[in-house]
Amino acid sequence: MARVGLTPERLTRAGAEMADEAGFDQVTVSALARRFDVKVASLYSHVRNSHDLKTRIALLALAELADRGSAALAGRSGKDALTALADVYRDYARDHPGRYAAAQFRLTPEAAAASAGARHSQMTRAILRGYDLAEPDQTHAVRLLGSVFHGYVTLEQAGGFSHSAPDSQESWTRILDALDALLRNWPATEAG
Amino acid sequence: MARVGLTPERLTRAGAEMADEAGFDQVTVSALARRFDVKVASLYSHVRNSHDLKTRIALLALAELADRGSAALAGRSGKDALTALADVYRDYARDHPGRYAAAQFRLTPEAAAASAGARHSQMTRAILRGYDLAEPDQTHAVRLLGSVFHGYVTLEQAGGFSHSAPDSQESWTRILDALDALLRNWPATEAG
DNA sequence: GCATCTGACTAAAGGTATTAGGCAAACTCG
DNA sequence: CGAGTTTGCCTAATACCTTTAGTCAGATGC
Repeated sequence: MARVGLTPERLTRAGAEMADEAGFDQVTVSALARRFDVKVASLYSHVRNSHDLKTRIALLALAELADRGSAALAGRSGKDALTALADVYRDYARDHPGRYAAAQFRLTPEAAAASAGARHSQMTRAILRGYDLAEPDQTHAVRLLGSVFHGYVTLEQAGGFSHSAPDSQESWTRILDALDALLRNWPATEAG
Repeated sequence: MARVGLTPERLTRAGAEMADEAGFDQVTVSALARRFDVKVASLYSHVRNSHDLKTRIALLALAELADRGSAALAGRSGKDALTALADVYRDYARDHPGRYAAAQFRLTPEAAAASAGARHSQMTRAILRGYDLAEPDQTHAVRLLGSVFHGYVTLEQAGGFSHSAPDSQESWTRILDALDALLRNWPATEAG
């Protein structure tokens, strides 16, 4: 009965590592118990249930991603900032696929409110300070950028762009060029 | 021992319905057996295993989506086609959230090759015939559009755009306007 | 009608999630 | 420091879900 020193934080970190190694869907209470060489039931003192564990991993990933984003944005503006933030998402997904998948975990409204989600949209909005967009176009642009970042990274992770020319890095660069051009020249609302 | 008349197709369709009703992750061999009032083991004559079942549902969803896309693109071009295809994805995700989630199921390379995946990229490429883009920019644009469609719909489904102004429909419309403008005025490669 | 095939069944083993209750290690405080 | 309390990990038990093996009867083909 030697105490191993489990804590919600250690379990969450270990779960995140497991996710990166084997996939987020392989993260289970049982597997985590095995990793600590502890009986399954023991984890339930630290984590409410399986869903709670996954939520914690998701929140960890969202926070890490926001931290990296903040760091990358510091001192940059305009296209430089756009590229920096975009690369943060892409690199994170590449380096930590399980955590990135975890960040997509459907959160309850309460968990979402307590998450770093707001920081993410704020970062995207910060990029737009380098462009001349008033509301509501700024919000539209925030949503567009979020969609492209998330969509591209997801499709790339799913293997959608491999095995075909041109390579993904080139598309990524050109897409960011194109978004920069679009933001600099955002179209006026069309006449109905 | 009355024969119920199970077939892989019926199981797949029922699984897709279950996904829309309760979520793709609630689709299990057991639940499906209950739905047909049949013992669990009976399903294994028609479906290799749980993964196979999910793959079939994913393939069904991808095919349905491609069918709707084809129908929507018929007789349209330019921005009209762009909007039509984009709406197909968004509407499908809204009407069949479980199937849309299934379409994201990670396929093995063989399953992916046999899927309607190629039709999807061909449809996007067809849209670009209305714009003046030569390779490799056309491929970059295909990837951009795929990212936006998928990314936006996913974020919207996750509730990312609810509870905040402007409403999602308005952003969607303006984002499609913006993409149209971008495609009509695709930036030349920047000088290195 | 008979032989065959096949679809659904029983049985069984193994994995995951979760709860209840027990015991000992670690903390707390006089 | 030692008594009392808290807390962490344990055993035990229940309930699903998945998957395989082997059986039997209903459907099919000649």
